[in-house]
Amino acid sequence: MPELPDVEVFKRYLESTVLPKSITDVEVTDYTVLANTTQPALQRELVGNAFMSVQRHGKQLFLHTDGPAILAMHFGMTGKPVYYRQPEKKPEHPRVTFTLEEGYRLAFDCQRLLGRIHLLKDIDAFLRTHEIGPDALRIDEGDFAEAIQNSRSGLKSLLMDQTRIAGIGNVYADEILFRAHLSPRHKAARLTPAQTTTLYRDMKYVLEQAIAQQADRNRYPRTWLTPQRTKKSPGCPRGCGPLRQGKVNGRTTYWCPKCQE
DNA sequence: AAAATCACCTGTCCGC
DNA sequence: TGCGGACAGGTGATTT
Repeated sequence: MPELPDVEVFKRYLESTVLPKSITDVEVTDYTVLANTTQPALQRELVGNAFMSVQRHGKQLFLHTDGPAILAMHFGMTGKPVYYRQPEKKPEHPRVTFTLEEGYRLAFDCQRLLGRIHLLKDIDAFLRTHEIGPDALRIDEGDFAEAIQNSRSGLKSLLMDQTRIAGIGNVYADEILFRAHLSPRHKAARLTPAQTTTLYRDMKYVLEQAIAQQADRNRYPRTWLTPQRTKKSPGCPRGCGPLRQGKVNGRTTYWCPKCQE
């Protein structure tokens, strides 16, 4: 679930809570989420420093400290940051908990253990080694068009390929393609320049609007596709009739067979 | 080279 | 009531 809009909301949440608070302890309750680090390393690199800024790239969040260490969070499907002070506000699945000054805490909460935490010093090197492409909200139209032309895959696969465009997941790929009137399996390289421009603008529009709604799917307009995903008989918001549902790239996909060419 | 498949995980929901 | 199975959805490895 945490795709680009969700992670952007997490970023703003952290900016308004943990900045600039110093770290006094790090507790690890499940080592599964530690990707390239250990509890002693987190302690050594973070305790005594403060969180100073937050940066997002795709679905990845980077917390800068006033030391050399940068903490990278990826939330998998069910992860979220939780900031709290009262013990009764502790979330259900805290895997790593940072104790901050004045008794505040930041928990990396992750029900399904698919999230990961990295400790690093150089974001560019991290993005290179993990082959994470340009962020979907910062890629310019020329680079986007190039990615489209160089691709041999279908549109949905391309939009979800983090090495080529970072940040879009299953739900927003469908929403973007619906808005653009394009079918998920349509070959990317077959788009006309005009269609490419439309898709680029629709991608930005959907992501920006989702962020403006705090990535809260209950707040999305009835004209969007996403609210139909949870319905028993999903129908095209444009009134074309029932939506089609199937697997594209192994992921549950909704699209309108009438208005998505 | 792209797409399909499985594995990783847990909680929820559906049907028998 | 209870239990098995499908499903949710991001990613990475493996197979087709």
